[in-house]
Amino acid sequence: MKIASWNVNSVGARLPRVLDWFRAAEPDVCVLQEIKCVDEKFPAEAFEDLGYNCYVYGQKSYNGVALLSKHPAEDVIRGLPGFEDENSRYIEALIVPEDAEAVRVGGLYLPNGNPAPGPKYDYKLAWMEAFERHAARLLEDEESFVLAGDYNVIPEPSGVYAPDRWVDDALFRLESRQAYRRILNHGLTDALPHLIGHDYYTFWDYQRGAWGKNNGLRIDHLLLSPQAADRLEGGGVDADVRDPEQGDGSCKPSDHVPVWVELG
DNA sequence: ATGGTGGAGCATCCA
Repeated sequence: MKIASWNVNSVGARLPRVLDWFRAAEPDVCVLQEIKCVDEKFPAEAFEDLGYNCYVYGQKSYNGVALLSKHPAEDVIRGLPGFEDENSRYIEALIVPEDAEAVRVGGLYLPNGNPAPGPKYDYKLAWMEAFERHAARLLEDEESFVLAGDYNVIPEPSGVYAPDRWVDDALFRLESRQAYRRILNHGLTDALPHLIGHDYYTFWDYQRGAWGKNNGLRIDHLLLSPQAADRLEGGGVDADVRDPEQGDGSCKPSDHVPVWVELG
């Protein structure tokens, strides 16, 4: 079962490229971040035509997440449990395929947190605390789950092209990295570094020719429960979709690329 | 030190 995550930076503006990738990659489940539309504006029919059930937690202009699944989902949760959030940043569902074991999938768009320090950074750290509590709560069930999304955290220096320039940024500040480490320390597996090492990026800024210079960041992650990690068979980063030359020119690429794992 | 890009939606805010 293939489970993917992609920050699409507006599903409306990105639709042709997003659908191209779905047709090629054929994920069983994919969580999307920054859809930037309300539920009613989500292009559900386009995904339903490809065989997906759509579960959406939208928001006007900013944020917004969705979970798309070829298999019907149960227990759909919108919003991070136990956290009062004015933004749409979390969606979770239990996926029960006919031909594979069940897996719970959480899709998250963690706050950026800049400028730091300040109220936006405080919000990021509070969000991470609530997320850690939720992950710990899920671990008590001893079931397979994947928490995937745009974490907006660079876990370590290998995740950024010039670490010394990012030490004061909310994505790389010590408190952010410590909070991410605390989440992992509950017993979760950061799937892609485990599989393919640390030498990859998932985001390239639109500015300053970042893509051409490979000035990237590793900020999109898939964290697995022990039961899901036991089923881990593969995974990857579809970096080619970041290439502005790819596609028919009808829209520009997202600044993030899809990340995915294969569970047996 | 500044500005460089992109999306939403129409003046800026956010990333």
